[in-house]
Amino acid sequence: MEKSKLRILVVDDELPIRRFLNAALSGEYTVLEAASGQEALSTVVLGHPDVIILDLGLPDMDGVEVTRSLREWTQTPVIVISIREGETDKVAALDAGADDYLTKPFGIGELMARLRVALRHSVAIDQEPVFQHDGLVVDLSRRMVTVNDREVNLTPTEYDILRVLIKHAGKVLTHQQLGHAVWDTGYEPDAHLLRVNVSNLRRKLETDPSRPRYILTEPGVGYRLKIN
Amino acid sequence: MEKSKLRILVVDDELPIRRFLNAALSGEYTVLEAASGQEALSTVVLGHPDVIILDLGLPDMDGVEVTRSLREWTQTPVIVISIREGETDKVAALDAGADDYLTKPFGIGELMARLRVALRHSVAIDQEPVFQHDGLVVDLSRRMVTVNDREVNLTPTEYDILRVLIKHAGKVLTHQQLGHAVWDTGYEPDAHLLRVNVSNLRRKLETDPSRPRYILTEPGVGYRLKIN
DNA sequence: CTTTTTCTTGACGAGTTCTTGACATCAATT
DNA sequence: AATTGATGTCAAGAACTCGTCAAGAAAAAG
Repeated sequence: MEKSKLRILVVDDELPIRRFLNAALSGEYTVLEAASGQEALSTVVLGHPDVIILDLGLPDMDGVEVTRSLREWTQTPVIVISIREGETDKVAALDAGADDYLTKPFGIGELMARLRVALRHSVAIDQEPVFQHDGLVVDLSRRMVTVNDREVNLTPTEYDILRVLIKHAGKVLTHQQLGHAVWDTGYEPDAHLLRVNVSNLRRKLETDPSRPRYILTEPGVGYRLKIN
Repeated sequence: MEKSKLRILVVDDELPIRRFLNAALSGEYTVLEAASGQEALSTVVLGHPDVIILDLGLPDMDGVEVTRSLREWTQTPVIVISIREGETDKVAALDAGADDYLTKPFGIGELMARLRVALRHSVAIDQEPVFQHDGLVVDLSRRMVTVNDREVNLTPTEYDILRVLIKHAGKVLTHQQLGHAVWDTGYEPDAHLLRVNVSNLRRKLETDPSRPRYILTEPGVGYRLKIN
């Protein structure tokens, strides 16, 4: 499975600077952009970036204000960039909740390095994703599956199927969608092969495989993971 | 009850600078000092500081080296201070595991602010320097491994594998992840090579290598260190 | 330079997992 | 009740993964 790119939000009112940063970063990251404080705040909500690069000099509100209002609800790392090199400005931004402060002009290499530092932190703080429902517990970060506190051993394919179902828990997944997500070949996935694997999976998870509690069949369509 | 002060280790070979920093910080923090890289490493073990201020120019070893060797077992924040203002130096230090980089001369206000940022982070992340589970004891700060009180001799590669497993104890590490962490080449790591090394490691650690208690195999995926 | 240790590579057997095809089951419709 | 189409189960061989051994290469120690 391929890991999706990390997301960076660049907040600056000057188009050339956004262009420049976008070009420098877009190879390794997904880059979002905002030109004002208000736009920044809403983009954080909608785009859930992993790190924010924030210029202090914005047209509508001060960067320190933006930082403070972000910190009211999110810990997403903020790297401030600014032309102001006074110590007072730095201290104010850092104490408002910024994680780093770079004075313009800065080297792109240094910015990238500090970006990596910020991302290192945010990954460490990141909470672990655990799916839980009715006695079925799937710890995705540990790749561990338990049913009523008994650990269950799944083969790679079985786990893949379960993982995809959890990712879209509650929604119906067609045989095609599931097949593609699990086998990833360019060809049309085999529905029968999927059925065999789901059967094996149910035998391991369900108390009574003929009356599934977790993996439900949607006749003529596909499968669905029950969540309520 | 009185809240005890947070502890800061200042590593610099110049006495005047240590004096200066000590004076500036001792009001709010407990200040530890070290004048060389070796002294720094042992002071971290004995004094368990909450944050480390590290000068790059040390008499016995390079500050980047100190950082790297700290990161093998602890996540304690490191703030590097240095007269070197080249971008290469900054990137090297930050990528080695430093959390911040300040060029001398710097304002004491800025240092204090960045210190607060580092401490804000360190509240979340804290790893014990000694891993212990079921008779297996690994002292990461001393590179010492014992099984049921018998000391075990590991080769560098074996120790690296164990260290990475401990760092993510309980979680499944794919062959890729483990390979990259241990061999660090740009190329795709060889899964077989890893298997041989794990086999050797198990022969040294496990009482019955065919029924491992510590290093568990996750078929088709990788390995994980058992923690409960 | 020689000896010792460690790392890497290839071969093989044992065990697991995947895939396939045959057959059973079920629900809806005729 | 029989038919049909979709789904579920079973079993067996193919394909793959894992652990181990052994031998040579490389690196470290003496």
